Amino acid sequence: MIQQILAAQATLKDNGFRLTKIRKLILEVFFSNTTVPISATELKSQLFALDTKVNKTTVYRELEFLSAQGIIVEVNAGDGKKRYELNCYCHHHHVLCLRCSAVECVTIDNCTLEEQLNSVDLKNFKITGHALNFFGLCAQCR
Amino acid sequence: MIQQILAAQATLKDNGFRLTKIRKLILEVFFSNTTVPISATELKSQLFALDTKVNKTTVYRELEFLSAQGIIVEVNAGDGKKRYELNCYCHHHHVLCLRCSAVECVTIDNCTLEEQLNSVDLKNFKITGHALNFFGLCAQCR
DNA sequence: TGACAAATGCAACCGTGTTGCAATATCATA
DNA sequence: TATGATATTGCAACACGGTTGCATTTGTCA
Repeated sequence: MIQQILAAQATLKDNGFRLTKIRKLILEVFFSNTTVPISATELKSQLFALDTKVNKTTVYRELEFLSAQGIIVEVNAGDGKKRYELNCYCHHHHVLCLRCSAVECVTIDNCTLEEQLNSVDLKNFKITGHALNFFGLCAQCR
Repeated sequence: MIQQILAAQATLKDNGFRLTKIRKLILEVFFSNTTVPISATELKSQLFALDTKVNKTTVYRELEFLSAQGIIVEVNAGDGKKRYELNCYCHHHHVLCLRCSAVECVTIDNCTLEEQLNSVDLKNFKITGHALNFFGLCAQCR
């Protein structure tokens, strides 16, 4: 983990961007939590818990920035707000708790979704991606 | 179609609800368009196009009402806003245009998603449903 | 027709997200 | 180490989808 976060920091510097205190903290949050996509509001809270008060504009801009750099990816979990997770370059899906809005990643072994698409009438859309979200109650709320 | 809309109206009356001008128009909009989920804003526009100016609060409340009555269902199309479509009692998915936000329904023949779930680690969630959304460019925007 | 409850409109509000602009902090270079 | 260019940040104001409380209107049934 530690070498990965250093690699990400080096990449940013190499591309002419700065390693501010806030940016480093945000990287730490994402790299220390690799299984749960978080929203802007949640990130703001986590930074506050780390004794760092950050303006919401900065949070939104930083999420967009890290996303553009390919370090994190935007995730649609079906709860109407943008969420982000560390870019793991692996295909997976998400499960959302309808009561507390907790989100986790799930992996479907031998997922045949892509193949099934070949036989589907996609209304002449040019498909660039898909999102599969499961809904229900998490371990705490069930 | 005409007998279905009359049946829906009868059901509402039987349950003690009123058939107002607005409610009847909204039913017409949904029953005359059975393949595209629409948002509150879009419904408001369609009503306006039918020479009926409706307050947005009424639109939101009516959508929630018809949803609670099981006449329409809430649909998550992945664009961050609630959409609704006629309740067709059949399992299907949706495709969203990333440029113009158009949404259409798609059906996967012999969808094995449900069966695949048996072998998936769902993090101890109790699953009640799922949403599969495809993203891309529609016929007009591609 | 009248009365009661359902439905509506209005205004004000909330949460998420965005934009313009001024102030600040980072970092390469001198 | 000091400095200057500019990347980053904060602030205020806004946009948009959605909700709530309350007063008014409307549909229905006796």
